[in-house]
Amino acid sequence: MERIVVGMSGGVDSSVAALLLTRQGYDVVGVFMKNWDEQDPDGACAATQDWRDVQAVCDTIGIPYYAVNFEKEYQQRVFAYFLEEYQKGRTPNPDVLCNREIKFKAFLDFALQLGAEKMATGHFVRTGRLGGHTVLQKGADGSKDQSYFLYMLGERQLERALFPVGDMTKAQVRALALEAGLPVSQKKDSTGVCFIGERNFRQFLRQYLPLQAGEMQTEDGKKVGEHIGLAYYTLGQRRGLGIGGGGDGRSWFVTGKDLRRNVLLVAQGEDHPALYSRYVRASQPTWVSGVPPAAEGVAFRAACKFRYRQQDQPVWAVCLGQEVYIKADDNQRAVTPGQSAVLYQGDVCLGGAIAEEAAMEAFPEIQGVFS
RNA sequence: UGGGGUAUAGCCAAGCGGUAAGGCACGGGACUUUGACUCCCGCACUCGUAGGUUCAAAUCCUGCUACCCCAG
Repeated sequence: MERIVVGMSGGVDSSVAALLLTRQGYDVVGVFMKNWDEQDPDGACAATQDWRDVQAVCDTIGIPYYAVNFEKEYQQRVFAYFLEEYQKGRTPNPDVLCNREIKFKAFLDFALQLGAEKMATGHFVRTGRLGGHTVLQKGADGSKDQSYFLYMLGERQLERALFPVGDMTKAQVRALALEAGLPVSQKKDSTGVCFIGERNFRQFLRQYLPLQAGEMQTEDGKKVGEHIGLAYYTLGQRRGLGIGGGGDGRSWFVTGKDLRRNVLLVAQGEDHPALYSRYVRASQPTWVSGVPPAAEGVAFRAACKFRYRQQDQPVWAVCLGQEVYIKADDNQRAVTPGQSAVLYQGDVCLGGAIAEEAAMEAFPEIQGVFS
Protein backbone atom coordinates (compact mmCIF):
# COMPACT_ATOMS: atom_id res chain seq x y z
CA MET A 1 0.00 0.00 0.00
CA GLU A 2 1.37 3.36 -1.05
CA ARG A 3 2.30 5.61 1.81
CA ILE A 4 1.38 9.30 1.78
CA VAL A 5 2.49 11.80 4.36
CA VAL A 6 0.03 14.63 4.81
CA GLY A 7 1.13 17.98 6.11
CA MET A 8 -1.54 18.77 8.63
CA SER A 9 -2.05 22.22 10.06
CA GLY A 10 -5.01 21.48 12.25
CA GLY A 11 -7.32 23.25 9.82
CA VAL A 12 -10.19 21.89 7.80
CA ASP A 13 -8.49 21.69 4.44
CA SER A 14 -5.55 19.50 5.39
CA SER A 15 -7.79 17.40 7.61
CA VAL A 16 -10.11 16.66 4.73
CA ALA A 17 -7.10 15.98 2.53
CA ALA A 18 -6.03 13.27 4.95
CA LEU A 19 -9.54 11.93 5.11
CA LEU A 20 -9.86 11.66 1.36
CA LEU A 21 -6.54 9.89 0.95
CA THR A 22 -7.50 7.43 3.63
CA ARG A 23 -10.76 6.69 1.88
CA GLN A 24 -8.84 6.19 -1.34
CA GLY A 25 -6.95 3.42 0.34
CA TYR A 26 -3.57 4.99 0.92
CA ASP A 27 -1.43 4.35 3.93
CA VAL A 28 -1.78 7.84 5.35
CA VAL A 29 0.41 9.41 7.99
CA GLY A 30 -0.40 12.82 9.42
CA VAL A 31 2.46 15.12 10.25
CA PHE A 32 2.21 18.43 12.01
CA MET A 33 4.88 21.02 11.46
CA LYS A 34 5.90 23.32 14.24
CA ASN A 35 8.11 25.95 12.72
CA TRP A 36 7.59 28.92 14.93
CA ASP A 37 7.87 29.10 18.67
CA GLU A 38 6.31 32.11 20.22
CA GLN A 39 3.98 32.65 23.09
CA ASP A 40 0.77 34.50 22.51
CA PRO A 41 0.27 37.76 24.35
CA ASP A 42 -1.95 35.75 26.66
CA GLY A 43 0.70 33.16 27.40
CA ALA A 44 -0.20 30.06 25.47
CA CYS A 45 1.68 28.87 22.45
CA ALA A 46 -0.47 29.47 19.41
CA ALA A 47 0.48 26.16 17.85
CA THR A 48 -0.65 24.07 20.80
CA GLN A 49 -4.33 24.07 19.91
CA ASP A 50 -3.56 23.28 16.30
CA TRP A 51 -1.49 20.29 17.35
CA ARG A 52 -4.33 19.09 19.54
CA ASP A 53 -6.69 19.43 16.60
CA VAL A 54 -4.37 17.40 14.41
CA GLN A 55 -4.31 14.63 16.99
CA ALA A 56 -8.09 14.68 17.34
CA VAL A 57 -8.60 14.59 13.59
CA CYS A 58 -6.12 11.76 13.07
CA ASP A 59 -7.75 9.77 15.84
CA THR A 60 -11.11 10.26 14.20
CA ILE A 61 -9.83 9.18 10.82
CA GLY A 62 -7.76 6.45 12.35
CA ILE A 63 -4.29 7.29 11.10
CA PRO A 64 -0.97 7.71 12.91
CA TYR A 65 0.48 11.13 13.42
CA TYR A 66 3.74 12.83 14.23
CA ALA A 67 5.05 16.30 14.77
CA VAL A 68 8.22 17.66 13.27
CA ASN A 69 10.08 20.82 14.00
CA PHE A 70 11.58 22.95 11.26
CA GLU A 71 12.03 26.07 13.32
CA LYS A 72 15.67 26.32 12.44
CA GLU A 73 15.08 25.91 8.74
CA TYR A 74 12.20 28.33 8.81
CA GLN A 75 14.30 30.86 10.63
CA GLN A 76 17.22 30.55 8.22
CA ARG A 77 15.50 30.12 4.91
CA VAL A 78 12.36 32.15 5.33
CA PHE A 79 12.32 34.50 8.25
CA ALA A 80 15.78 35.92 7.68
CA TYR A 81 14.76 36.87 4.17
CA PHE A 82 11.50 38.25 5.48
CA LEU A 83 13.33 40.67 7.79
CA GLU A 84 15.95 41.60 5.22
CA GLU A 85 13.27 42.61 2.80
CA TYR A 86 11.48 44.75 5.33
CA GLN A 87 14.71 46.43 6.22
CA LYS A 88 15.06 47.37 2.58
CA GLY A 89 11.65 48.98 2.71
CA ARG A 90 10.06 46.26 0.65
CA THR A 91 7.02 44.11 1.35
CA PRO A 92 8.01 40.47 1.16
CA ASN A 93 5.73 37.50 0.82
CA PRO A 94 7.27 34.94 3.16
CA ASP A 95 4.75 32.25 2.32
CA VAL A 96 5.91 31.68 -1.23
CA LEU A 97 9.35 30.94 0.17
CA CYS A 98 7.94 28.88 2.98
CA ASN A 99 6.32 26.61 0.44
CA ARG A 100 9.45 26.20 -1.62
CA GLU A 101 11.89 25.83 1.24
CA ILE A 102 9.93 24.26 4.04
CA LYS A 103 6.75 22.50 3.02
CA PHE A 104 7.98 21.24 -0.32
CA LYS A 105 11.61 20.75 0.57
CA ALA A 106 12.39 20.12 4.23
CA PHE A 107 9.04 18.52 4.81
CA LEU A 108 9.05 16.61 1.56
CA ASP A 109 12.46 15.17 2.41
CA PHE A 110 11.13 14.18 5.79
CA ALA A 111 8.14 12.47 4.20
CA LEU A 112 10.36 10.49 1.87
CA GLN A 113 12.46 9.42 4.83
CA LEU A 114 9.31 8.08 6.40
CA GLY A 115 9.05 5.82 3.42
CA ALA A 116 6.33 7.79 1.71
CA GLU A 117 5.86 7.76 -2.01
CA LYS A 118 4.40 11.24 -1.95
CA MET A 119 3.32 14.02 0.32
CA ALA A 120 0.03 15.88 0.39
CA THR A 121 -1.28 19.19 1.66
CA GLY A 122 -4.61 20.94 1.88
CA HIS A 123 -3.81 23.57 -0.72
CA PHE A 124 -6.50 24.54 -3.18
CA VAL A 125 -4.50 23.79 -6.28
CA ARG A 126 -4.32 20.98 -8.80
CA THR A 127 -1.64 19.32 -10.81
CA GLY A 128 -1.99 17.89 -14.26
CA ARG A 129 -0.02 16.55 -17.18
CA LEU A 130 0.58 18.73 -20.18
CA GLY A 131 2.95 17.97 -23.01
CA GLY A 132 4.71 15.35 -20.95
CA HIS A 133 5.18 17.67 -18.04
CA THR A 134 3.57 18.02 -14.64
CA VAL A 135 1.92 21.40 -14.36
CA LEU A 136 0.51 23.44 -11.54
CA GLN A 137 -3.10 24.48 -11.97
CA LYS A 138 -5.46 26.71 -10.12
CA GLY A 139 -7.80 25.14 -7.61
CA ALA A 140 -11.34 24.46 -8.74
CA ASP A 141 -12.71 26.94 -6.23
CA GLY A 142 -11.70 30.18 -7.87
CA SER A 143 -12.15 32.22 -4.73
CA LYS A 144 -9.83 29.95 -2.73
CA ASP A 145 -7.21 29.20 -5.37
CA GLN A 146 -3.77 29.16 -3.76
CA SER A 147 -1.54 28.62 -6.75
CA TYR A 148 -0.20 32.11 -6.15
CA PHE A 149 1.62 30.81 -3.11
CA LEU A 150 3.04 27.79 -4.88
CA TYR A 151 4.45 29.33 -8.04
CA MET A 152 8.02 28.78 -6.87
CA LEU A 153 7.63 25.02 -6.91
CA GLY A 154 9.24 23.04 -9.66
CA GLU A 155 8.09 20.01 -11.54
CA ARG A 156 10.20 17.73 -9.33
CA GLN A 157 8.37 18.89 -6.25
CA LEU A 158 4.94 18.77 -7.81
CA GLU A 159 5.46 15.22 -9.00
CA ARG A 160 5.79 14.22 -5.38
CA ALA A 161 2.76 16.18 -4.23
CA LEU A 162 -0.92 15.47 -3.96
CA PHE A 163 -3.59 18.10 -3.43
CA PRO A 164 -6.74 16.17 -2.56
CA VAL A 165 -8.98 19.18 -2.05
CA GLY A 166 -7.79 20.97 -5.17
CA ASP A 167 -10.82 20.08 -7.20
CA MET A 168 -13.32 20.75 -4.47
CA THR A 169 -14.94 23.95 -3.34
CA LYS A 170 -14.46 25.23 0.16
CA ALA A 171 -18.12 24.50 0.86
CA GLN A 172 -17.67 20.90 -0.21
CA VAL A 173 -14.64 20.56 2.01
CA ARG A 174 -16.52 21.79 5.02
CA ALA A 175 -19.52 19.61 4.23
CA LEU A 176 -17.31 16.58 3.98
CA ALA A 177 -15.60 17.41 7.25
CA LEU A 178 -18.95 17.72 8.94
CA GLU A 179 -20.24 14.49 7.47
CA ALA A 180 -17.13 12.64 8.59
CA GLY A 181 -17.42 14.09 12.05
CA LEU A 182 -14.07 15.82 11.97
CA PRO A 183 -13.74 18.02 15.05
CA VAL A 184 -12.46 20.92 12.99
CA SER A 185 -15.33 21.07 10.53
CA GLN A 186 -16.44 24.43 11.89
CA LYS A 187 -13.00 25.80 12.64
CA LYS A 188 -12.41 29.23 11.25
CA ASP A 189 -9.95 29.49 8.39
CA SER A 190 -6.60 30.66 9.58
CA THR A 191 -4.86 33.64 8.07
CA GLY A 192 -1.68 35.51 8.71
CA VAL A 193 1.86 34.51 7.86
CA CYS A 194 2.12 30.76 7.62
CA PHE A 195 3.24 29.22 10.94
CA ILE A 196 3.40 32.60 12.58
CA GLY A 197 -0.29 33.20 12.41
CA GLU A 198 -2.58 36.09 12.98
CA ARG A 199 -1.26 38.84 15.10
CA ASN A 200 -0.97 42.57 15.27
CA PHE A 201 1.49 43.09 12.49
CA ARG A 202 2.99 46.29 13.77
CA GLN A 203 3.62 44.90 17.21
CA PHE A 204 5.09 41.80 15.68
CA LEU A 205 7.49 43.66 13.41
CA ARG A 206 8.46 45.96 16.23
CA GLN A 207 10.15 43.02 17.92
CA TYR A 208 12.57 42.75 15.02
CA LEU A 209 12.73 46.11 13.31
CA PRO A 210 13.74 49.45 14.78
CA LEU A 211 11.26 52.28 14.83
CA GLN A 212 12.68 55.10 12.77
CA ALA A 213 10.26 57.96 12.65
CA GLY A 214 10.23 60.40 9.77
CA GLU A 215 7.98 62.57 7.71
CA MET A 216 5.06 61.72 5.49
CA GLN A 217 5.15 63.95 2.47
CA THR A 218 3.15 64.52 -0.65
CA GLU A 219 4.82 64.15 -4.04
CA ASP A 220 5.63 67.84 -4.06
CA GLY A 221 7.37 67.70 -0.71
CA LYS A 222 4.70 69.03 1.58
CA LYS A 223 4.74 67.48 5.04
CA VAL A 224 1.39 66.04 6.00
CA GLY A 225 2.23 63.74 8.88
CA GLU A 226 4.78 61.53 10.55
CA HIS A 227 5.52 57.85 10.16
CA ILE A 228 7.02 55.42 12.66
CA GLY A 229 9.43 53.72 10.26
CA LEU A 230 9.22 53.02 6.54
CA ALA A 231 9.20 49.27 7.07
CA TYR A 232 5.85 49.52 8.77
CA TYR A 233 4.01 50.57 5.64
CA THR A 234 3.29 49.08 2.28
CA LEU A 235 2.33 50.68 -1.01
CA GLY A 236 -1.34 51.35 -1.47
CA GLN A 237 -1.95 51.24 2.25
CA ARG A 238 -4.60 53.51 3.72
CA ARG A 239 -5.25 52.56 7.31
CA GLY A 240 -2.76 53.41 9.99
CA LEU A 241 -1.51 56.61 8.45
CA GLY A 242 -3.36 58.67 11.02
CA ILE A 243 -3.81 61.65 8.74
CA GLY A 244 -7.24 62.97 7.94
CA GLY A 245 -9.05 66.17 7.13
CA GLY A 246 -7.80 68.92 4.92
CA GLY A 247 -7.23 68.73 1.22
CA ASP A 248 -10.22 67.46 -0.65
CA GLY A 249 -11.27 65.38 2.35
CA ARG A 250 -10.50 62.00 0.81
CA SER A 251 -8.38 59.23 2.26
CA TRP A 252 -4.61 59.16 2.04
CA PHE A 253 -2.62 56.29 0.58
CA VAL A 254 1.02 55.30 0.59
CA THR A 255 2.48 55.82 -2.87
CA GLY A 256 6.16 55.30 -2.23
CA LYS A 257 9.15 55.32 0.07
CA ASP A 258 12.24 57.46 -0.05
CA LEU A 259 14.71 55.44 1.99
CA ARG A 260 17.50 57.95 1.62
CA ARG A 261 15.48 60.73 3.22
CA ASN A 262 13.39 58.37 5.36
CA VAL A 263 10.26 59.89 3.89
CA LEU A 264 6.99 58.10 3.32
CA LEU A 265 5.30 59.40 0.19
CA VAL A 266 1.54 59.69 0.37
CA ALA A 267 -1.24 60.98 -1.84
CA GLN A 268 -4.89 61.74 -1.42
CA GLY A 269 -7.59 59.77 -3.19
CA GLU A 270 -7.72 56.06 -3.99
CA ASP A 271 -7.35 56.80 -7.69
CA HIS A 272 -4.33 59.07 -7.44
CA PRO A 273 -2.05 58.63 -10.47
CA ALA A 274 0.96 57.97 -8.25
CA LEU A 275 -0.64 54.70 -7.18
CA TYR A 276 -0.69 53.30 -10.68
CA SER A 277 1.77 51.68 -13.00
CA ARG A 278 1.80 49.81 -16.26
CA TYR A 279 5.27 48.27 -16.44
CA VAL A 280 6.90 46.03 -13.88
CA ARG A 281 10.44 44.76 -13.60
CA ALA A 282 10.64 41.53 -11.64
CA SER A 283 13.65 39.51 -10.53
CA GLN A 284 14.46 35.94 -9.59
CA PRO A 285 12.07 34.35 -12.03
CA THR A 286 11.20 30.73 -11.39
CA TRP A 287 9.29 28.53 -13.76
CA VAL A 288 7.36 25.47 -12.75
CA SER A 289 8.53 23.64 -15.85
CA GLY A 290 12.11 24.72 -15.24
CA VAL A 291 12.34 26.67 -18.49
CA PRO A 292 10.99 30.09 -19.45
CA PRO A 293 7.71 30.19 -21.38
CA ALA A 294 9.45 31.91 -24.28
CA ALA A 295 12.96 32.49 -25.49
CA GLU A 296 15.04 35.36 -24.22
CA GLY A 297 13.73 38.63 -25.57
CA VAL A 298 10.59 37.14 -27.04
CA ALA A 299 7.42 38.60 -25.62
CA PHE A 300 4.65 36.24 -24.64
CA ARG A 301 1.06 36.66 -23.66
CA ALA A 302 -0.06 35.70 -20.15
CA ALA A 303 -2.23 36.61 -17.21
CA CYS A 304 -0.67 37.94 -14.08
CA LYS A 305 -1.51 38.39 -10.43
CA PHE A 306 0.58 41.06 -8.76
CA ARG A 307 -0.81 40.07 -5.40
CA TYR A 308 -2.84 37.24 -3.96
CA ARG A 309 -6.52 37.09 -4.89
CA GLN A 310 -6.19 39.75 -7.51
CA GLN A 311 -8.19 39.11 -10.65
CA ASP A 312 -5.98 37.80 -13.44
CA GLN A 313 -4.55 40.73 -15.33
CA PRO A 314 -3.85 40.33 -19.04
CA VAL A 315 -0.22 41.15 -19.73
CA TRP A 316 2.70 40.85 -22.06
CA ALA A 317 5.86 39.51 -20.53
CA VAL A 318 9.41 38.99 -21.65
CA CYS A 319 12.47 37.38 -20.13
CA LEU A 320 15.68 39.37 -20.30
CA GLY A 321 18.74 38.15 -18.46
CA GLN A 322 17.80 37.29 -14.93
CA GLU A 323 14.66 39.38 -15.02
CA VAL A 324 11.16 39.39 -16.33
CA TYR A 325 9.57 42.54 -17.65
CA ILE A 326 5.83 42.80 -17.67
CA LYS A 327 3.54 45.20 -19.41
CA ALA A 328 -0.05 45.11 -18.21
CA ASP A 329 -2.90 45.89 -20.55
CA ASP A 330 -4.50 47.97 -17.82
CA ASN A 331 -3.03 50.25 -15.22
CA GLN A 332 -2.17 48.39 -12.05
CA ARG A 333 -2.73 49.76 -8.59
CA ALA A 334 0.00 49.65 -5.97
CA VAL A 335 2.32 47.06 -7.47
CA THR A 336 4.73 46.62 -4.59
CA PRO A 337 8.42 45.67 -4.60
CA GLY A 338 8.91 42.38 -2.79
CA GLN A 339 5.54 41.01 -3.80
CA SER A 340 5.33 38.27 -6.37
CA ALA A 341 4.09 38.67 -9.91
CA VAL A 342 2.71 35.24 -10.79
CA LEU A 343 2.04 34.35 -14.39
CA TYR A 344 -0.68 32.12 -15.78
CA GLN A 345 -1.93 30.80 -19.05
CA GLY A 346 -5.47 29.73 -18.46
CA ASP A 347 -5.54 27.59 -15.35
CA VAL A 348 -1.88 26.77 -15.59
CA CYS A 349 0.52 28.58 -13.33
CA LEU A 350 3.70 29.18 -15.32
CA GLY A 351 5.76 30.56 -12.47
CA GLY A 352 6.60 34.05 -11.47
CA ALA A 353 9.09 36.57 -10.20
CA ILE A 354 9.50 39.18 -7.53
CA ALA A 355 8.56 42.74 -8.34
CA GLU A 356 11.48 45.14 -8.13
CA GLU A 357 10.01 48.30 -9.52
CA ALA A 358 6.91 49.50 -11.25
CA ALA A 359 6.45 52.45 -13.54
CA MET A 360 3.98 54.10 -15.84
CA GLU A 361 6.50 54.24 -18.67
CA ALA A 362 8.48 51.44 -20.25
CA PHE A 363 11.94 50.73 -18.85
CA PRO A 364 14.78 51.56 -21.23
CA GLU A 365 15.84 47.90 -21.41
CA ILE A 366 12.60 46.94 -23.10
CA GLN A 367 12.05 49.86 -25.43
CA GLY A 368 10.29 48.45 -28.42
CA VAL A 369 10.01 44.91 -27.13
CA PHE A 370 6.27 45.05 -26.72
CA SER A 371 5.95 47.39 -29.70
C1' U B 1 -4.42 99.22 24.02
C1' G B 2 -8.32 100.72 17.75
C1' G B 3 -11.36 98.08 13.99
C1' G B 4 -13.05 93.41 11.76
C1' G B 5 -13.52 88.05 11.81
C1' U B 6 -13.70 83.04 13.74
C1' A B 7 -14.59 79.73 17.74
C1' U B 8 -19.07 72.66 16.38
C1' A B 9 -15.55 65.43 17.91
C1' G B 10 -8.26 64.07 16.68
C1' C B 11 -8.72 66.88 11.58
C1' C B 12 -11.88 69.29 7.67
C1' A B 13 -16.82 70.85 7.92
C1' A B 14 -22.69 71.49 7.52
C1' G B 15 -26.06 74.01 10.54
C1' C B 16 -28.53 80.68 10.69
C1' G B 17 -34.59 79.54 16.81
C1' G B 18 -37.18 73.67 17.11
C1' U B 19 -34.09 69.85 19.74
C1' A B 20 -26.02 68.20 16.34
C1' A B 21 -25.27 66.42 8.25
C1' G B 22 -21.15 64.52 5.83
C1' G B 23 -15.98 63.33 4.92
C1' C B 24 -11.14 61.99 6.86
C1' A B 25 -8.75 59.81 11.05
C1' C B 26 -9.71 56.24 14.76
C1' G B 27 -12.09 51.58 17.00
C1' G B 28 -14.66 46.89 16.04
C1' G B 29 -16.17 43.20 12.49
C1' A B 30 -16.32 40.70 7.50
C1' C B 31 -13.00 39.21 3.65
C1' U B 32 -7.86 36.97 3.44
C1' U B 33 -2.46 31.20 4.49
C1' U B 34 1.96 37.78 2.83
C1' G B 35 1.41 42.95 3.56
C1' A B 36 -2.47 45.74 1.64
C1' C B 37 -6.94 47.16 -0.78
C1' U B 38 -12.33 46.57 -0.25
C1' C B 39 -16.93 46.04 2.49
C1' C B 40 -20.05 46.52 7.07
C1' C B 41 -20.86 48.66 11.93
C1' G B 42 -19.53 52.24 15.65
C1' C B 43 -17.84 57.12 16.80
C1' A B 44 -20.24 65.02 19.95
C1' C B 45 -26.92 63.83 25.48
C1' U B 46 -23.37 68.22 22.95
C1' C B 47 -21.69 72.96 19.88
C1' G B 48 -14.72 77.99 23.49
C1' U B 49 -16.64 79.75 28.39
C1' A B 50 -20.15 82.37 31.92
C1' G B 51 -24.77 84.43 32.03
C1' G B 52 -29.45 86.30 29.64
C1' U B 53 -33.97 86.30 26.22
C1' U B 54 -37.50 82.27 24.71
C1' C B 55 -42.31 77.10 25.49
C1' A B 56 -37.66 75.90 22.91
C1' A B 57 -30.88 78.30 21.34
C1' A B 58 -25.07 75.49 18.35
C1' U B 59 -28.29 79.06 16.21
C1' C B 60 -30.55 85.79 19.29
C1' C B 61 -28.21 89.24 23.28
C1' U B 62 -24.13 90.39 26.96
C1' G B 63 -19.40 89.51 29.57
C1' C B 64 -14.93 86.71 29.44
C1' U B 65 -11.12 83.72 26.92
C1' A B 66 -8.35 82.03 22.53
C1' C B 67 -6.87 82.43 17.64
C1' C B 68 -6.77 85.09 12.82
C1' C B 69 -6.77 89.59 9.70
C1' C B 70 -6.38 94.92 8.95
C1' A B 71 -4.65 98.92 11.21
C1' G B 72 -0.51 100.28 14.74
